[in-house]
Amino acid sequence: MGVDCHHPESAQPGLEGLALADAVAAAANKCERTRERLTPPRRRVLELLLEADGPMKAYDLIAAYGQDGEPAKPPTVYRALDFLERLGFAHRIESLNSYVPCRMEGSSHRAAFLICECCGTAEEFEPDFAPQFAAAEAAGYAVRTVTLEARGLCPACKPEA
Amino acid sequence: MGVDCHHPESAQPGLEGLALADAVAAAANKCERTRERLTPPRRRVLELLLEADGPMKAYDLIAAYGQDGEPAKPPTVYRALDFLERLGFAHRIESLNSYVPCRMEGSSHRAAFLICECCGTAEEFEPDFAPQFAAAEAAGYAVRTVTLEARGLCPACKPEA
DNA sequence: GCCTCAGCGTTATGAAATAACATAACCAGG
DNA sequence: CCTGGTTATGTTATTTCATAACGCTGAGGC
Repeated sequence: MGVDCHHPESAQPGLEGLALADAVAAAANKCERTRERLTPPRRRVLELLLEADGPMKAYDLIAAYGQDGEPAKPPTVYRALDFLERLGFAHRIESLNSYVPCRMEGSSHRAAFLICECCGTAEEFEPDFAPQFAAAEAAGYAVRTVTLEARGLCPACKPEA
Repeated sequence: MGVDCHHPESAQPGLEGLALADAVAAAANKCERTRERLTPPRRRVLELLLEADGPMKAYDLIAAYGQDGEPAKPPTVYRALDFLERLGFAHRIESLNSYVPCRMEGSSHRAAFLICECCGTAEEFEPDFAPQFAAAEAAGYAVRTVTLEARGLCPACKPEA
């Protein structure tokens, strides 16, 4: 990432095997309940996000899309990402042009991340936007969504542990 | 913007005349005090940001750069933007790929915006990140910068005023 | 003076995202 | 059923956003 770093790549292991299957199944169930369709490209992109060790760029997804090494066409992946974001299965991290699977239980239109500038991990956390909301309402704004991205060093990368 | 809107473009008038000159002079003074150089391209990009009625895209700046209609070369503008961001004279709005001049007094490494999805204005406000900071520190993170972007409708664009 | 280095101009390229349009699958109502 | 509306996909091309790389210049320390 921005800062050179001697630490091992990413402290955020991707899912595999059963855990991966479970996560995908959970998403599929949620889709059925809401009459949404987890189609093959959408499922595939979700898998890739869940398997990854950290935020993925859209073109990483494009390159990794085909099991045989065949890349996807960009719109395929971007449309899947739109869907996954809309359903709350994934988030875009604006300051990285990257995407992560949602790690929170209750999906909402809120997203907040702690981004390590050393190892590149992006940890999702449950934000408390009360003060910001209050400020916005005081100014007469009707807030729809809020995104927050904090950048710094994660515990593993902090100089003095 | 995203939502179609009948309202007039942007409620955020740019600076002109004396106000513009004052704002640029203030930046120049601040630079002198810190031994930084407000060179012609940097000054020009700052002017353009201050004159604008709302967030500007990098390529808008590039197109508007020359007084005679001559566009700038991309690196010229991107380098100036890097400088202005570093000094706290401008902010990048990630979710819009756009830039605004800093409207706050005390420059800091924090930035928070209320972005109207109707008219496209982006109002900077003073964020209170106390709860987020607490959450981050609790998780062992050393936070360096925080950006927050809230999207919704500004007072002028809200349905029932 | 002369060296160093931040800043600039320039060319070229890389990376991220979307426009546009044709085709195919889903599914509700007759 | 089958037919018409809606949703999703495939494909080609293009647009938008951002940076790499390299050489030149000018300001300020020694």
